[in-house]
This record gives sequence, structure tokens and C-alpha cells, in this order.
Amino acid sequence: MNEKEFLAAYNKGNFEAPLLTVDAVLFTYQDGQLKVLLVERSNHPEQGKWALPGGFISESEDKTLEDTVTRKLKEKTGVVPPYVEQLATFGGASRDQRGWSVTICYTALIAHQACESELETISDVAWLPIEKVKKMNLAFDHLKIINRAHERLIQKALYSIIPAYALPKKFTLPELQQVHEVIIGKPLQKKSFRRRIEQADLLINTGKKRTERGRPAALYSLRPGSGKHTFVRNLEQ
Amino acid sequence: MNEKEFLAAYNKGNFEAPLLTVDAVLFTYQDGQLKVLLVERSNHPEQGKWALPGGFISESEDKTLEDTVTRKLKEKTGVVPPYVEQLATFGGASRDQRGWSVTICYTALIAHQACESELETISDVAWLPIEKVKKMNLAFDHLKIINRAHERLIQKALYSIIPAYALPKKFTLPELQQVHEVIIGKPLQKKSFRRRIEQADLLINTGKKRTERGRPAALYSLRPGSGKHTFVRNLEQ
DNA sequence: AAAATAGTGTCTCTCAGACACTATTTA
DNA sequence: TAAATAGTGTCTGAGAGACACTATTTT
Repeated sequence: MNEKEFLAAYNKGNFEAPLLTVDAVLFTYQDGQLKVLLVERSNHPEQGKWALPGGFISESEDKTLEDTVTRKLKEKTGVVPPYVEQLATFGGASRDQRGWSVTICYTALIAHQACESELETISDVAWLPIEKVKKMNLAFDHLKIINRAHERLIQKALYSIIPAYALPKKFTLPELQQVHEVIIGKPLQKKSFRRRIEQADLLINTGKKRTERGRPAALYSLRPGSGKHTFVRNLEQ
Repeated sequence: MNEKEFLAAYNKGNFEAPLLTVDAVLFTYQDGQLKVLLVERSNHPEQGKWALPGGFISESEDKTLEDTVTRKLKEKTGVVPPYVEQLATFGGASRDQRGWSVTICYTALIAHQACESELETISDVAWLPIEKVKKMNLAFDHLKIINRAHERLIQKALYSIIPAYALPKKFTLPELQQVHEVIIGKPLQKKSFRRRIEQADLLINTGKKRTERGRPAALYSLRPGSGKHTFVRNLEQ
């Protein structure tokens, strides 16, 4: 049999295969808290429990795995998050009652303002503070996945400005420091924080300022395109 | 319909699903080179091309994804590598001619001595130097996967002693430094290398020495169980 | 003694931590 | 002017880079 004949005779459906889904841990920063987007399951199994947004790959709509995540997140938030990165894949015989299952998980960040209007119209979707989520009884192994995503986000907050994607396009350095502090769970030295950002040249000073109370703060944005988000050295853990 | 009825009626096979495999990039250090284990494909598609070791999840034999990787690697090398870590999952509509496909990839390290006898008896398996592999025409997107694994291994060599798993249980510091240098692709300062290992307290001096030429070198082993493999600061890139 | 290899002493430099200080706004 | 917040100056200490030095083995 040559390759052409082989492919003509091949049928994927002939083989048993684990249940395969794609899920996302979408973070944002709101009201001084790190929040996660959760969806209340409307179907069996685990009906009524809160779960990560996600679903099945659509062989017709999706060309890549990223297409699946962004399609699913757009369904729930109305927009595609500016930062999406693969976290890990979780699989096993017992994580879903339907049998052997695998979920390819992504971490994503977005400014809550970017999807506020959409969220208000969907009743089974909510931003929940991560501290509260950690005490909840979520569907499947989704709490474990969220914990892994949080651990990795903490690491990123220690060596990169990736957390800036949880804020609107323009933000102040004190705001960004707050996001880092909330993610890491402890205060940071203002001077160290600003020094590394200045030296790494990762942000653009837009020249504008924002005044709320006290001295106005300069508004910055991420340097576009460069793809560089990391500092040469970690902050202490 | 309640959950019990739902599960009784549920049949995974009713849904289209991408082809799902698990593959591994298994590295070792041999003859001053970083090498990768490759397998010559005996079946369509991509028959005759070299590919990563891997295969399908067995719902009966495997309880976890790690079970699948280690089972597949044991088939090829006769042993289970001491270091196995998930790398990333690659998927898409066009990476396999059979249709939408997904592969969950792992990085693993092993001492070549640990699997030497087995390898000689299997003709379609070989350790190939990574520099040579990077110029080969491998099956599917396996070259891209190997490149990603190598990039990540370089990072690990800069901030951890994970590369020690590519050596036998006991090794000398000059040997370990050579492995790091080969992975990173540039020489390291002997003093810096030794100082960080001493300060991080990641190795145990076995008290034994190995003499080949010149002054005998102390033999070290990885501190067992601790799970800690990282330094507080990166080496320069 | 010479060659070969293992291992150390020590100076410099960069960058994070700490914390007091100055600057600019509103009330 | 006081309160509030933004932003800076500067000292200390940890640890990497560089490189010359010493130590221990075989031939």
C-alpha cells in the first residue's frame, strides 16, 4: 500500500480516543483584586458547577489551537484577549466521568474594561476573585489548573511585565505595580520596580498624565511589536 | 435527564475528534555532543522519515499522560528516564496529512549509558547529534518541536542543574559544566559555575574521586528528593 | 619536572532591597 | 498649608564575569 492509498483508507473515527477539549484561565485586575473568568456549566456532567471557559476544537472553524481558545473566549467576553499563552495539558483516566480525557489549557490576560458591556448581558459568566475561587468546588480538575496558572503568573510577575496585559492599553506605573503586588501577594519596593522597567526599556511614556488624587502619574503603554517582556534578573520571591 | 442517565447515554465516539498523540524529545550527552533520540517511521504517513518517539494514549494501560510517555520511551530505550517534563502541545489542521491532529510533547533527559545495550538491538532507533538533526527533514513538525525543546533546555541550563539528568548518577563538576556548555552553545566561567552550585547546595559530594588524566575530580550526585533544581539568578545569555 | 586537569582567590560590575528624600497635584 | 500621591537619590549587599592563581594527579 502506498501513502496515497493509505490516506484514502484512513479514518480517524476507527480508533478510540480520549475526550479532547481546550480551556482557558483568563485573568484580569479589578477593584484591587486578581480575578478569573468562570462559566456556570449548563450541561452534564458537573452541571451547575463553575468551570473554566473552553470547549471542543472545531475542525471546520479552527486552523490552530489558538483559534479554538480565542474563539471560545470571544464567545464569552466579546473580544480576543491581547495576551494568550499555552499553560499546559492536563489529562488522565479519571478527571472526567465520561472517561479518559485531555484538556489543553491556556493562560490569558485582559483588561476587564475591554469586555465589561458583553459580560453584563451573559448571566452564566462572571469575574471571580482568585482568593474566593481557591475555596470553591469547581468542575473537574479546574481548580488545580487555576492554581497552576496562578503559580506561573506569579513567576511572570517576578521577571516580566506580562501582567500589564491585565490593564487597559494606557496605565500608570503605580497601577502596574499594584497588579504585580496583587499577583505576587506581597508588596514591592517602588524604587526597584521602577528602576527595572526604566532600564529594560519595555514601556513607552505616552507623555500624557492622569490625575486622581495627589500628583499626576505618567501614562505608559507597552512597547508594541518588540515581543520583549522580560527583565535580566528576578525580583525576590 | 439526570447526570446518571446522561453518562449512561454518552458515547465519546459519536463526536469528531482530532488525532491525539504523545511524543517525547529525549536528550542525552555523548561524545561531547547533545543528542536526541529519533525513530525511523515504519508506517504511513511519512514512512521512512525520522521522527520523535511517541504514540497513542492507551486507555487501558495508561492512567496519566506521563504513563503514556514513559511507556513509549521504555519501549524504545528499555528504561524510564529520570527526568520527564511536559514541553507543550502542538496542534492544527495541517500538521498531519490525516487531518486535524494534536500532539502532547514532553522533554526528557537520560544518561546514554543507561540505555546503551537496549539501543544496539533496535535498528530503527538512534541517538543523533542535535546539530545534525537541525539540518534533517524530519516527519511532521517534529523539527519545530525539537527546536522548542532545545530552546527550553538552554533556559534550564542557565538557571538550573536539570542538565545533570543527561549524565549518570555520579558525575564530576567539569563533566556537568561541559554538558551545560554544549547545551548553551558557549563556554562558561568555571568559577561562576562552581560557585552557584556550591551556594545553592543542590549536589552531594559523594566523597569519591575519578582520575582520568591530571588531578582527580570529585564525584557528585543530585540531592535526592528535594525537587529543588534552580539557582537564584540566571547565567548571562 | 612537565603536562594535564581540578579547584580557589579576589577584584569588578550590575542590579535588587531598603528607605529617606523631593515633587506636584487637590482641598 | 496639609494631605495625598508620584517619583528620585543613594547606600548596601548578593552574586555573576573575568582571570590569575594554587593543587593534585600521571608520565
